[in-house]
Amino acid sequence: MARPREFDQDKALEAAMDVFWEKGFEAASLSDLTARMGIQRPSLYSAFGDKKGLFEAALRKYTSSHAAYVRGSLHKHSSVKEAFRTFFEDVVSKEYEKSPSTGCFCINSMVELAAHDEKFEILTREHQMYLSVIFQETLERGIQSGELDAGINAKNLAQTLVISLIGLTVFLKSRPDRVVIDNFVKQILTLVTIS
Amino acid sequence: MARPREFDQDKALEAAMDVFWEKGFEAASLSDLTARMGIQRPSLYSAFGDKKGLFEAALRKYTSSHAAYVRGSLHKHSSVKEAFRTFFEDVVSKEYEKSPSTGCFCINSMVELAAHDEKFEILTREHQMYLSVIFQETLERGIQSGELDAGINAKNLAQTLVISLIGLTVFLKSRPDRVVIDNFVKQILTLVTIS
DNA sequence: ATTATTACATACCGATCGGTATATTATTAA
DNA sequence: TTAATAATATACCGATCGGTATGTAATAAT
Repeated sequence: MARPREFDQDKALEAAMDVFWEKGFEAASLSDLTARMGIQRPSLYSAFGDKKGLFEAALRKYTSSHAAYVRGSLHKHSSVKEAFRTFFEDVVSKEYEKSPSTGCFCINSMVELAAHDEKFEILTREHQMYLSVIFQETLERGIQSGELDAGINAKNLAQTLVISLIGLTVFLKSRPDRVVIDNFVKQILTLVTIS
Repeated sequence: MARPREFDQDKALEAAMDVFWEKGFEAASLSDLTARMGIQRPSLYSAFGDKKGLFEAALRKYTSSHAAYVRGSLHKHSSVKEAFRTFFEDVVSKEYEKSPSTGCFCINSMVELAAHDEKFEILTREHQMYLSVIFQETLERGIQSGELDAGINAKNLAQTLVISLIGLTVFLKSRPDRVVIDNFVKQILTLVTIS
């Protein structure tokens, strides 16, 4: 009934996600965004509302794909201990490879926006709680299989692992000595083994 | 030999610190800053260089006073376990009292700037490593007094505590259920007791 | 073929951005 | 009292900010 959209809305959103991920909300300008998205301003505004709306859409895209990545990663090994070990080690090695390190878009947003905007306070919190559920399910799989001690509190330990992951991800932004990071990962994995 | 400065440079810097702490580097405008500092732009530029220079001075002021606060807090109890317990619990309760929660200025800066500016990568990393030294000294005090097991690795544990503190501080920005946080603190303190 | 509808590109909006030129005022040294 | 120095206040700079009005091009229903 009308002229069809010429750009791929999902591709454009992914490009916007990359820009916000790299620069943050404030530092990403409309010019940055439209350049990377390959569209003009009016197209952006008609498709996504305004800058905050585009940011929210980008963050939602990130959280859902990130959750899928985490879930997939933890299912790649039948051993739960092995699954957590490779997951944390991958987080670390990926961050040292990239330059500049981007970290986690959701954590970045939590720091920049959660304290001043309730919408993002909720959105970022719920993603962390969702990751916690994924961790918990993985731990329970290990308990069921007999790999992990039946006495561990999967829910509590999952929450601890999530907060540890946050600390790890943030600290990596300052490019600390790898020995410090490897030591931390080792201590965290100890919790999975002996708790 | 010339007209004396009419404003207190340190008070002005503290006001700038508050603004950057609340808003971050990008979102803090020169108008915000001069208004809270109670000075005019030319005074700001002659005293602190430019916006980044003022930010750096503010961050340095923060890290030194924050390090002093942490050291003082950990020395308030002769029991090292008690010292860490009240320290972490204070971090948590202070953050739930404030609205909006400000978190840690150094961590905020690490997330916003460390990946794009080597100066802040180094500055924020060194502050965390300095906190780690304070933690380590406190742990060693506990070992010396016999309160802590002599077998613990004070340096490694201190680094773990610092990264855990980062995760805790960041996650608090999303105002998670207090139960989740209290559980995390309890697990972290367990490391001090049994490692 | 005409009309309604919607996406497109250009060009523009007022506001605000970080930063500074200019002139005045206050101080100290001579 | 005068000259030198530096801090102040005002007013301004070009650039860029987020956001939009306008006219044109493309599609689908009639």
